[in-house]
Amino acid sequence: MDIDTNLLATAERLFDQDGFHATGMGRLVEESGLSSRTVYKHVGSKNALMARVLAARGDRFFAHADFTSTRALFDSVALWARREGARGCLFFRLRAETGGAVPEIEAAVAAYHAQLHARLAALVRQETGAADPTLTDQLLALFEGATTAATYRGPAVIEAAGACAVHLIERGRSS
Amino acid sequence: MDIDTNLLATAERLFDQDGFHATGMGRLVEESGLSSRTVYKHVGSKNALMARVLAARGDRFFAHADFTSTRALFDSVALWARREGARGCLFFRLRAETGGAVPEIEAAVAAYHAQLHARLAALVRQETGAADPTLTDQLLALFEGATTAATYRGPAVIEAAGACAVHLIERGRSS
DNA sequence: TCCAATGTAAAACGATCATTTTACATTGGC
DNA sequence: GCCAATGTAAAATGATCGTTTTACATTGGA
Repeated sequence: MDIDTNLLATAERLFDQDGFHATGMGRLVEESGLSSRTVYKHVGSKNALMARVLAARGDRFFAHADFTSTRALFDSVALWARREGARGCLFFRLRAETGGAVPEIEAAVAAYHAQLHARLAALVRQETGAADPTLTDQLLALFEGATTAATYRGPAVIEAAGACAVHLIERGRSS
Repeated sequence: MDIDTNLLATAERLFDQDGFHATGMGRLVEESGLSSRTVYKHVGSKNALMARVLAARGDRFFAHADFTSTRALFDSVALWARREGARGCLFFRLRAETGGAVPEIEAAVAAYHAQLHARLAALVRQETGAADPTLTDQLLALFEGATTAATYRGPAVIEAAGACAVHLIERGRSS
């Protein structure tokens, strides 16, 4: 595996499991099997690394998530949570850890939020035939809430939220 | 104002605005106008302080939130967000910052989640006449999601989620 | 009045951490 | 065959931070 890919994957795993502050660069050096010099030559800084981790995470998530229908979306999210564990949205968590003070991370989070909202808006348009900002916000809330609540109630919450979302969409279609 | 009350309130404000790690104890010493010796005599440690902040936060939130009806609940949450700002659930954020490694904080978060879930379950029972775990999870997801999404979409999301919740409850009542 | 509690002011401690530097080894392309 | 790039190993740097300690002032009640 490529060094950069290896570093990105290791960092994502550590940040996701233990958090940004709890994961020191020394830990990344150990687990990657590289020297600290090489690590820094590749990632630049911890902040830059985290921004790249978030970008990669977003790409991976949007590649996995199935936005062809509301049901497919929540099913794919439930599958993701079961495979990767439900520890809450990594974007939100890492943002909380840095208190909004790191511009690179704010940018990565904003990009993710923009894409998430746009995809949900498109899903609403596709399923109901018209744009509906309120319905989009409701799907967004269900999505975010399912992700968050699943951290302490388990992945079943995602299915419950999905059923709610499907019902909402069906209701929006007939209007 | 009492020293303890003052410290708790100042700490909650700082932790909420800037985060746990970004807020050093020196900052709390400055803003409280006390000496570090006195601060530590009162709060014990930063971890213990944070656990007490969370307990107080929970008390304050449940004293403010109106669980008499679904509509009243989301309206009161929207009002809270407008008054205090929407930076996401403090329990979730502080938990993310500590990576689950601080027992005192895990306990405070678990207590909050248990109470939140119990109150929502009771609300469902009261409004529909019967317990409904799935409906309770859906309300929970809408609540958590509204809180989270409001951080980047504004408090309007909370109203949209509230409308969705009210609709869900009405549908549950007629079944 | 006196003492014990409680406070201030400020330096010191000890640990952690991100990051850099020094010295040296390996290696692949011209 | 050589050199420039790229890697390792490990110590050093410099800053931050939670927490403690030292020395001293204030004060309220028995």
